[in-house]
Amino acid sequence: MRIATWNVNSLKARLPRVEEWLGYARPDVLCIQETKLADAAFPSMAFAALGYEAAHCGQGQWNGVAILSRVGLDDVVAGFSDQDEEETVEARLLWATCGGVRVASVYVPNGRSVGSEHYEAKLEWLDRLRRHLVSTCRNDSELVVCGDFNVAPDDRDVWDATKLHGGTHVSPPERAALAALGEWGLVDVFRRLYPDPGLYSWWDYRAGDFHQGRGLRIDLALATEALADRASYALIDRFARKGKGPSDHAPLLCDFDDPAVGH
DNA sequence: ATGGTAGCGCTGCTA
Repeated sequence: MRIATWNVNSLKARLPRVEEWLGYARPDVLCIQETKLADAAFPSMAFAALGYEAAHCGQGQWNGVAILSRVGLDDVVAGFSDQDEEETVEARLLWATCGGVRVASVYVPNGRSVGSEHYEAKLEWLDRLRRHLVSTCRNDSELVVCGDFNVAPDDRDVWDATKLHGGTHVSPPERAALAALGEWGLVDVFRRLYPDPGLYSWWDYRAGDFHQGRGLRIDLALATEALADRASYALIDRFARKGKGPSDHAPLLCDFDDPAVGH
C-alpha cells in the first residue's frame, strides 16, 4: 500500500497539479494539508473521477486537511478526542481508516517565532496530539500520522543548522514534542529508510531557496512499529516542486508491503 | 539585501 502526504498550499490553486500527481504517483491514500477551502468548496467530484473517496475538514481561507483513499475510507473523525462542541478548533486534524490502517492527516501550527503565543500554541497542539494518541489509539495497531509537522526532526533535516538556530522548526522544545510521539511508538518512516542528510520536503518560495537547495524536511509519515516494519520504500517527490505554479512543499510517499499471510 | 514569493481577498495577514 502506498500512503502519501502533501501540503498543497491551497487546493483551489493546486488542483490541476494534484490531479496530475495522483495520475502518475497513484497513491492508495493521500493526506492533504492547507486546502484553504470550506467543506462546501472541496472538489470531491474531481477526486471521485480519479477513483478516490475523500474526506475533508476545512474552514476556508486557512488550514484545512483532507484524506483521499482508493482502498476504503471509514470511521472519519475530525479534530481531537478532548474537544467539546463549544470549542472552535482550527481545521488541522482528520482521521480515517483506509485499507485496514488508521490514518491521520495533520497540519501542525507554524509557531511563527520562538517564544510567541503562537509558538506556545504549537507546542500545546503537539502535546494534545500525543494525548489523543495515548487515550484513543493503540501503539501496537497499524497507524500512521502523516502531514506537515512544521518541525525538522534533527539537523540532517535542515540546509544550515547554524543559520536556522534560534528560529522555529528546529528549537529543542519543538523537537522534544516530536520525540515524545516517537516515545509513544511512532517511527519516522522516511528517516528509517534513508539516513542521509540534505533530503528536504519544503523550500521557501522566496530568494530561489528551492534552486539553491535551502530546504527543510518537515513533512513526515510517523507510523507505529507494526506498520513501519513493512515500509519498503519512501520518496520525497522533488519533481512535484518544480515547474509552473508548484506548492512550496513536495509530496512524500511511502510504500508498505502487504502483511505476511499466516498459514 | 533584516531582502525575497505565493495565496487569500482586497488590506494586510499568513506562511
